[in-house]
Amino acid sequence: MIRVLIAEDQGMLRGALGSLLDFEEDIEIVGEASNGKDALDMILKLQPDICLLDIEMPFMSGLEVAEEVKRRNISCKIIILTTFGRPGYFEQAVKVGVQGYMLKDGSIEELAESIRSVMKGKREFAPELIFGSIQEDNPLTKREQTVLSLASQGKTSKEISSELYLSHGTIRNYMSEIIDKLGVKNRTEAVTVAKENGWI
Amino acid sequence: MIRVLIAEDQGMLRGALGSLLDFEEDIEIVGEASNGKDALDMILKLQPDICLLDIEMPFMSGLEVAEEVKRRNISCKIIILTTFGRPGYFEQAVKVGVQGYMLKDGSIEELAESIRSVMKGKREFAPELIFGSIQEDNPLTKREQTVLSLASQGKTSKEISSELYLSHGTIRNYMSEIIDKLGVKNRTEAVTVAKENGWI
DNA sequence: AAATACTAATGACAATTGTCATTCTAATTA
DNA sequence: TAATTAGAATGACAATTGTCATTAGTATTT
Repeated sequence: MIRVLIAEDQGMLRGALGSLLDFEEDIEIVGEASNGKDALDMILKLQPDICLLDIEMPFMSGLEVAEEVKRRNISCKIIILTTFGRPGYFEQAVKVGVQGYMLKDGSIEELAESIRSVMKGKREFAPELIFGSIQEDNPLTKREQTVLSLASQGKTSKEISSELYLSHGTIRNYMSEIIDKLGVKNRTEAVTVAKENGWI
Repeated sequence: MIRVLIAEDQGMLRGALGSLLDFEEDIEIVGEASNGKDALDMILKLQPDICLLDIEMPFMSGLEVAEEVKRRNISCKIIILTTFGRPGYFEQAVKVGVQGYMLKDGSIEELAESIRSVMKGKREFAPELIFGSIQEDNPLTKREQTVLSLASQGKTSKEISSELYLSHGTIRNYMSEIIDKLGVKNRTEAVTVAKENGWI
């Protein structure tokens, strides 16, 4: 029997996932969490074999939970279950060392198969992510990402410059370059586009 | 037997919803669509009693499908099924004349109950929407939301003004008011904050 | 009937933003 | 080795942005 914990903030999917996975005769749902903090608590208390983690959840993201589980050297295996193959998320998840990364586009049967596979010690990643069809890579350099990310918080070029110990003009050059690279009109649209693509 | 069509673009939820609703002995799933266009085609072809419609779908939104169904005077009843906190949608759905508006936060049992209730001729709206009133905590007026939403697409004040047939100065006044209301520094941060809160 | 909120407008001002040309260094790649 | 890329800077220019004071019509509340 594979003991599974589900962490997903959308009630309907959480419930449905719970019911349907529980129908599988080799899988047992030991708990359901609706946010990251509860998920971490329940992992510690219930010691499940596998935890399914959504990324965007209140209080603590799935990636933060995964990081904490790995940091504390807990044996629970982690499968990230998320809507989008945001390249940033996927990269981070791999870096943290999760055992699986699946998309909510697949079927529950596929998910059950992945759970069994991970239980056997394998790693399971959604093929869409590996063969990079979604993975449009980030056209922005590290520096540009930093600058745009600060701009998204409403910081002016001058404020960004003093925060990064760079000149005012440099920041404006970077911003101009960012706008050009993303093919947008101004910093506001740049933030929108970069966020949609998971580039910042 | 209540004949139900499901239109939902997220594969996992669509499949789960299909399986679990089909378990109910008085409900029959006659079809599943993954986008708005397919949903409309299937409504015409299969003539279900009730159609569950997600809002954010490719090609045609659930609200557009609902509008078309009502416009053509098709007898199929519509239940909108969507994620919490997206402003404007609820109002628009009521205006179109849908029979139900439920949140993906609830359970499948609740959804099944709503389907039965709608089948009997009642209208079912998620209580969170009626009481909790999502629009209430949105500090922005209709006009301000429109302006900020256009700004988030990178439009300049001048472009927004000509799109809304207002003067350039008026848009800048609105933007100034928006920035003040949200307690932010500029339009870029205003977009970030408003999006995080689901206000635009 | 009076007060309030929303919509809309004008003009003026200072600050911020975006663009361009041009230069320089360090690191990487062909 | 030569070429390219990332990072950093300067100065100048025009356009855009944000603020403020002030006015006004229309609805809705009190």
